Amino acid sequence: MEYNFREIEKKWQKTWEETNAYKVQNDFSKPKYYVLDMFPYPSGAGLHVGHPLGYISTDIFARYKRLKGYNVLHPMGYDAFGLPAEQYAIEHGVHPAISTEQNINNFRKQLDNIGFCFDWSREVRTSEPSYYKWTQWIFLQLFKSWYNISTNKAEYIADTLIPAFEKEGSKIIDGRRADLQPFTAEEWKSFSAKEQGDILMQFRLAFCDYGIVNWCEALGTVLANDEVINGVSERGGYPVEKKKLRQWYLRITEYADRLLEGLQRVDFSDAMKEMQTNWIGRSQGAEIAFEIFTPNSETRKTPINTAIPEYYQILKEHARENRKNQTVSEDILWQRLRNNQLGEKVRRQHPIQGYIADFAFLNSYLVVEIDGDYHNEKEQKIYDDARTKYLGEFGYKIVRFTHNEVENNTNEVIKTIKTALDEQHKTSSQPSPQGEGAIDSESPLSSRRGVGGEVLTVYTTRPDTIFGVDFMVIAPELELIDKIKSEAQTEAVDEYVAYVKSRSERERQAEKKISGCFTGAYAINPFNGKEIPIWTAEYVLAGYGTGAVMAVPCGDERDYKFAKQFDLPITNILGEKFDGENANATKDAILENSDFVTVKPMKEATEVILSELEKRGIGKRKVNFRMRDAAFSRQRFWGEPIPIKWIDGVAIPLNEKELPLQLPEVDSYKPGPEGQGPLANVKDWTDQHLETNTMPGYAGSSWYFLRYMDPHNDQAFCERNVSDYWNQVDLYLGGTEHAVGHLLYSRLWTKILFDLGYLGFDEPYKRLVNQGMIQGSSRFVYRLTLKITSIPEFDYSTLPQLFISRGIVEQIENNDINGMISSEAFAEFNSILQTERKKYSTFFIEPSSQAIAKLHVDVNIVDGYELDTEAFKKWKPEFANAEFILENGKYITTSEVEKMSKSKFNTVNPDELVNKYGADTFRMYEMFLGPVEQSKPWETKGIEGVHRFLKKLWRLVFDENKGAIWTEENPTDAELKTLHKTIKKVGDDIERLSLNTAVSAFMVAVNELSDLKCHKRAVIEPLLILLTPYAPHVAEELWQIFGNTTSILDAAFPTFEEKYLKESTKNYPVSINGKMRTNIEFALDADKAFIEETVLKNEIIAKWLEGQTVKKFIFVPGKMINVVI
RNA sequence: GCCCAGAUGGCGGAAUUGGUAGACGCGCUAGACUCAAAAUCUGGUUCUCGCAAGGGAGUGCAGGUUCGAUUCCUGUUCUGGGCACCA
Repeated sequence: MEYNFREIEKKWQKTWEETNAYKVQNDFSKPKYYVLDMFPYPSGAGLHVGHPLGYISTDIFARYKRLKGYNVLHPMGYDAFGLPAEQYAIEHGVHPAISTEQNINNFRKQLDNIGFCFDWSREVRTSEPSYYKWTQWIFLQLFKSWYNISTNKAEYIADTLIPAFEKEGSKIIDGRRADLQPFTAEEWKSFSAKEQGDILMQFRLAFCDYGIVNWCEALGTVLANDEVINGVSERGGYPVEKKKLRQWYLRITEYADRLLEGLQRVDFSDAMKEMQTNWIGRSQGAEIAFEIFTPNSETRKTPINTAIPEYYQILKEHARENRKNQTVSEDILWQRLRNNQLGEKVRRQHPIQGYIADFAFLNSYLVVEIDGDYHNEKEQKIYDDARTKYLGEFGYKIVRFTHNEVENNTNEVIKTIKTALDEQHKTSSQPSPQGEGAIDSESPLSSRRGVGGEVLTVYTTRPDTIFGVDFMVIAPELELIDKIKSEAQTEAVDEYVAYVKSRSERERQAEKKISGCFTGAYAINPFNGKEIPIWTAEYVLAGYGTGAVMAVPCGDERDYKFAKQFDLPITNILGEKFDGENANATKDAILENSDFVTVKPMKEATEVILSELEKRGIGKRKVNFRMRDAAFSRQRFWGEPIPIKWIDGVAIPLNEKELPLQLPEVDSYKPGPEGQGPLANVKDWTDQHLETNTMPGYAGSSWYFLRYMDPHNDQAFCERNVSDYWNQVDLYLGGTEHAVGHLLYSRLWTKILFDLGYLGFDEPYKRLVNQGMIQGSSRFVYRLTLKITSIPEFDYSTLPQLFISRGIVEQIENNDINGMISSEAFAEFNSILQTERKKYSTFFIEPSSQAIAKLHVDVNIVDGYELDTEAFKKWKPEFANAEFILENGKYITTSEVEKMSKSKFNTVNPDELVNKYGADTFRMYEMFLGPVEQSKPWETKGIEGVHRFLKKLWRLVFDENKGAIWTEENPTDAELKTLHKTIKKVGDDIERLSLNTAVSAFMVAVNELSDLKCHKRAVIEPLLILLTPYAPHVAEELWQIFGNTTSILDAAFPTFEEKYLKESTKNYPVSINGKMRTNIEFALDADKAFIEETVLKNEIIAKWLEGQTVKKFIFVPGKMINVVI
């Protein structure tokens, strides 16, 4: 009986389907194991051999765990929302749901071929309303939650935040949001719905804000960074610019610390943990405020520091409240004074010393006060006088008006102020004001202001190098630039900023050419008053830190290069550690040229500087994260609708009973107006004020692993007792491309659902393994483009295309000079032409390297490197009359390893291989290719070897001529040794997912049993169980032939017994100076002295020792012997 | 540019903890069976010098640690993945 894999596989696949062999029950009494593959996107291109690699690995692991007695959940489904379907819809008018469904059906058919043990009754699709109902539901939970830093977890806003506001105002969130003004409980209650909504929005875990996107007007869409190339769209080459759009975000930054902490509790590779850690990018450093001056400003000395430091906090809060409760007259005056209308910047509600001035012209030392009538009362008069006197001592002059004057005689009032200002300007000597703080901004840091009231706040992780700062670099998109640029530099700065606008973030960072532009402004080193030029350059991104860096060229490579490029001076604070040629990022130098920290070690200096900065109120310690909040909306159609209505500018969540909010029918998938998504075109949608953005691709995939546990539940996304049972995913397998996107987001969702009490665990994946990519091995042919100069009106289409074999092309190219074919090579080539194809001999061919084009050819019509020329002619119509110049009678192609992709014609379809060799062979071969984690190019050739192995296994049971040859005899020691060696090896290998070496182990076992002529059931049957995860069909077939009545899928994995492997001797390798010279056999319990004596007497060893003394004798029991001479 | 990974025969890869480099398979090659081919079986196959016995070199490259390094350390080159709207 022959190994008829087609029949066998068909039979068992049918049987297993009929018996529901892969159906998984939520049977809480059994130990569970959860094996998961990363969610596939059902692409239209279908499956190629790279896709199943991970699925086969997990399939083997799942089947193995089942044999080990676990209740194994191994589900599959589809991440079915996505851009390709939408793009296809735009181009072909086909509803994405329809094309997606077709793709899924195709996908499924291909998967079924390979014999996976997925429980298909648990399949999920993110684009099904029954699924995205729960995606929307979870979104609402995020929307309704905030992160409470005192309990360190997410809580419902209605449970803890609003009650706190109602009870004690904004106390609970003090300092959390820079731009939020404190309020009292009463104020909270008096706020309008919009005001309350705006405040709450700043705390929601799913929130709305404005973000900058790559906008392509011509395409009417937002583009990803990699879709932007040199400032134009990859598709179509249209211009791209930055655009500010309202977007939804997830407040992942609140979870930065917990996402880091969680990494310590999971079994991910170090590389993966490192990548996530770097992505989160926690750094400890300082924010430092530098005064700025621009030389063309009127004065360089600036009146600042106007408040008494101790009062600053109190004054600030009062000032804020005052500004919120502006009187009519104050507002009128503000409108007339603001924006330099009188030629000078004015501040309102500004603290000066211990007071709050209504309006203050700091440069002119003029304060304007507006009083009600009660100021005329005696008590108030005394108070006012005292204030006037007090401020006078600090050089301020006060002018007063009543509300009445301002309201009814505004012009007069303005005139008076102007006069007073002029007078102040005439006053020559002004005492220098002292104290801290302007109030416009949230932080005391921002209060150090230079001319024009500007300050440069930088974030640095190295405050210790502050005396080495030679220049500042700020991100080109900072609005600050416009305020500080000098007149002389304005044109250059504007030009540079415009250039950067067209560049994607990626391009900006990857750019090797250093570019930048001086703004004309300077920052002042707060410690030594050094003037530091402020530059702008594309390598500094606005999104990180404050968008500004202090450049220390002696200690930072990038800063050093920048300084060299623009010929900026470099201050050496590192002493000998800086060689003047290369920056040295050391943290262990003794500082030099560093004022009060000179001679201090850097680590010590960091502390000194930090406390000094804090003491002076110009800097503070700060923990910074590189990670930004996750953008959670897309201006697209094919995604989950966001269950939010906008009523009078307030986001109102839909009632949970209204879910799912289904996608509407649309006429066109084209984008809406003003950069909005297609949903903005749907009248019925906008009439209901529904959100027109949809969710991004990672929404559905952030929680899908939970849905598999309880896929048909319409009361909850997953019942708590079910998720308690299945718990974490025990093994999660997928590519590293998801390292920071999907994995962080799903970890975030899990943590939030855990905080809110819907889950009992806060890390979704216990063990994560990254699979490598299967790359394509592309094949190329060379086409010669002929140019006939002798016949002017030559019809080229009549000419057959001419293809040259690789060797001949190389021959030509070896004589290549500067990219041109040399005349010698050309003559040679012509002579080849003449001998090979006489009919071309009259043609003259232009000697240009352009004449030869390298074209992709379908790998499926190439055998190794040899092209099947007949198949090639049939491949595409334009090649029907192709002519070939061969070498040794063959057309040899050239090859390159690339990504496997249809456009490169290097995809190999698993269906064809399964059809030719069977699913069992295909599965084993994919594994045999190499370690799961490693990327490797696909090569079909080796599949024969694996197929031969299965046939050889089959022949242990059946002989071609004799039929069944298996026996019931008792196994010998040698046979048992082989069996148990294999049990151990295969079990260990599967556990550590070394699936390729397990295949080798099977081969070794079958080779050994063949050599031993072993046909014994007692040996082969356990071997079949071992093989079941890899080749379930053939294993089941032989299992049944041996007379078993139950399925091998539920057999018990054989137990390894040490006793069969016991050895009493070891054949030791003996080395001289680490070089292996011979082997000598010793008993395992032989003692060192005996071994040393024997070794030194050994003929071969003695020869090497001749005339030498033995310096050392190394004996590692059970391993090796080394003689050192 | 930044972060992560990888590099071993003609090819895919093995060597699990620093201890015989190249298991297993492909390919190639010689042979058996056959009229022949396929299939199957047996032997050989890192390179190099040598008739052989045997020697030398060798895990991207340059160094280092060690009795001993594919394995650890430093530097470097190349390839692949990611860099926030591809999934």
